[in-house]
Amino acid sequence: MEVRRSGDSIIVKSTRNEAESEPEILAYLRGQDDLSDIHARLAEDRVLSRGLERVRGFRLIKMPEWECLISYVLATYSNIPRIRKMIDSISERYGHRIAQGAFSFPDIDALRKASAQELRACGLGYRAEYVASICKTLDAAELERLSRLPYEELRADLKTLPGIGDKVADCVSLFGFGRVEAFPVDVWVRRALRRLYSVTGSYETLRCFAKERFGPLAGYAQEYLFFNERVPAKQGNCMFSGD
DNA sequence: GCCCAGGAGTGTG
DNA sequence: CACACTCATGGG
Repeated sequence: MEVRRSGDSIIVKSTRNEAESEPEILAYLRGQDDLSDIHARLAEDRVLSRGLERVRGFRLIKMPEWECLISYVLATYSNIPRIRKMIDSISERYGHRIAQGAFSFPDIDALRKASAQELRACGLGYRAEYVASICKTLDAAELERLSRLPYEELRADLKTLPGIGDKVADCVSLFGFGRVEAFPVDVWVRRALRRLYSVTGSYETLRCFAKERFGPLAGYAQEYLFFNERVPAKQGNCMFSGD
């Protein structure tokens, strides 16, 4: 096991052989969440209760708000290897070195100094304009104001920023601002809802379904549904549809 | 070379 | 509101 700090969260990684199909990150540690209580509540859901054993110990990550916001803007219409590369690239250029070959994520003021053209050179593509624009209209005071808003107002305000739509607004609300009631819907969650709950429809439709079904723990339900759908389960070790 | 990615913005029916 | 199209580029 390898433990490292990332902002105010602690990430626990597996150092076992890569051959296993287990996820690289075993657990997201966020001390204040009572996992036994969360699992007990989610176990009331007939579908989730079947898969809770598989996600024992999983905690939602609490990323720094700013790092989370930009990271998810970069993640739009991209893939994991490239997202990692984009983040590494802007960190090297605009962050500060925290160890040999390791750079911090650039803060707002540092990133604001970069032009859209320079950001494009980091491989951000059309996302460069989004990041540059967000840097202009956002500062520490605004982030502080956002952090005090209730979830619905927070996601609405986030959505006014360029490059932030429904999905990114919910990811930032959940992983950055720690709003556990947020329920980001991506292709995997959409797939899980159709397969396990026979629910389809618009983003708003699925979001409302989750709000009613999972309430204030929708974020944890989302993470478990996502993992269950994304990572192939061994036979007899996943959630099954139907009752 | 070809296809598409953990979406968002814009325009149209 | 529901689609369709475009966005810029690297990775599989």
